[in-house]
Amino acid sequence: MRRQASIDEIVAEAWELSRSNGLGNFSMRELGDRVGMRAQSLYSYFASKLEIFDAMFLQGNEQLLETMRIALDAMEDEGDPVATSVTIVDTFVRFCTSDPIRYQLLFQRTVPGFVPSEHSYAVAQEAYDLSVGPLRALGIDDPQLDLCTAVVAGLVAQQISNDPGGDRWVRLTQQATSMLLREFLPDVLSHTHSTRSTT
Amino acid sequence: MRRQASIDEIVAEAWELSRSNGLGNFSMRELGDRVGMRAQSLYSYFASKLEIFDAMFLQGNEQLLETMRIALDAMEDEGDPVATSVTIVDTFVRFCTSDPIRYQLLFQRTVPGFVPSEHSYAVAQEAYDLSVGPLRALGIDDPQLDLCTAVVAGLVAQQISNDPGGDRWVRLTQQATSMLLREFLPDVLSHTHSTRSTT
DNA sequence: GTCTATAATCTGATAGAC
DNA sequence: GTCTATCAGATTATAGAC
Repeated sequence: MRRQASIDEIVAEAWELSRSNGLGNFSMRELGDRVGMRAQSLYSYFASKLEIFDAMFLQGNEQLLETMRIALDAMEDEGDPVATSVTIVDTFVRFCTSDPIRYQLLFQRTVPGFVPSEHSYAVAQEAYDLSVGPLRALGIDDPQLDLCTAVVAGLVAQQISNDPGGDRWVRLTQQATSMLLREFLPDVLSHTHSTRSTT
Repeated sequence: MRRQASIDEIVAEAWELSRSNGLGNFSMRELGDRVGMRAQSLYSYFASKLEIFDAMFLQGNEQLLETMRIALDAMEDEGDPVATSVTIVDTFVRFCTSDPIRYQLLFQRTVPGFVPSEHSYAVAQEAYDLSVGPLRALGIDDPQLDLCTAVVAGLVAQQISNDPGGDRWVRLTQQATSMLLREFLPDVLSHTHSTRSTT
């Protein structure tokens, strides 16, 4: 269907413009120019500018879902829940920091007026559940899980704000995860990941 | 000086508008209305809209500096560097979460085109140095300090995004700080803050 | 220092021809 | 489905009278 191809191109250019101008800082005219269309013609595909954000939000969450599925499938063989958790956290941090604008749309409230549609929100929920699954499987639940999500969010936030494109915080991910697992499951760990700082 | 009073009022209303509309999402007209002035008259006080953001940025960092100074003065008597660190982290987290818009301006890159002036930036630097001082005094330095700032940033980010106005993540601050100090200074701690999750 | 007037431009969105 | 034409308004900022 040619229609779908046009929609995909519009969304792709909306990402591109958001990456160069800041999330959402593009006009319908600008977007139309990019896809070789008048601004008004965009309304054949999206009823409003906010609907474009929803398409971006959905796509970003589908990418997250896919990324986490692949990482989980790869770890399934081993059957080591600790290693799986470490990998999944690392995968998540890399996913987030690799595209700050996507991270901003998916996890921060920064586009005024944007509310995800029901379908988009369901996909986001699914991706979240899949991401925290391995930690839950280890018995880490709500109060402790909050500290885990905070640490992960912090690594991402610092990486994006203070070393965009680098790995100054990303490379601390394993140490951070080890620290959390030691905090919550002191018995489980004696063998793996001695990333602890030597005194 | 009446001029200074007008400047203060303009900045105060700019904060107010940012809190209700989102950071920076106000027009000069709107701002002028609030202070009983035409939009054009604002240009007698600020050469551009971006200059208003700089005044806000400066004010926010002065507030941070003052807050940290008070907290540090209060802890000076005790002379317990561990307790001081715990308190200072807690103070910082509360300062940040108590005003999400201020946090956004001070610590995230979200206003397109805004770059702090030299003077504002110097104040920001001073506030940062004062905030991390107690951790540095404990011997926690650059690689470890990065993990500390990440954890703090994460608590703030999660609190603001997922429980604005609440304390779901703020109340984890002490546990998080204990965990970090145990990670980096395992010998120093045997007496204090047994906030560790019981097995 | 505040005003009116206005420049110069951008905004999202709709109507209707083809 | 794309276009032209246009609405109805917004935007930051400047010029110059008072």
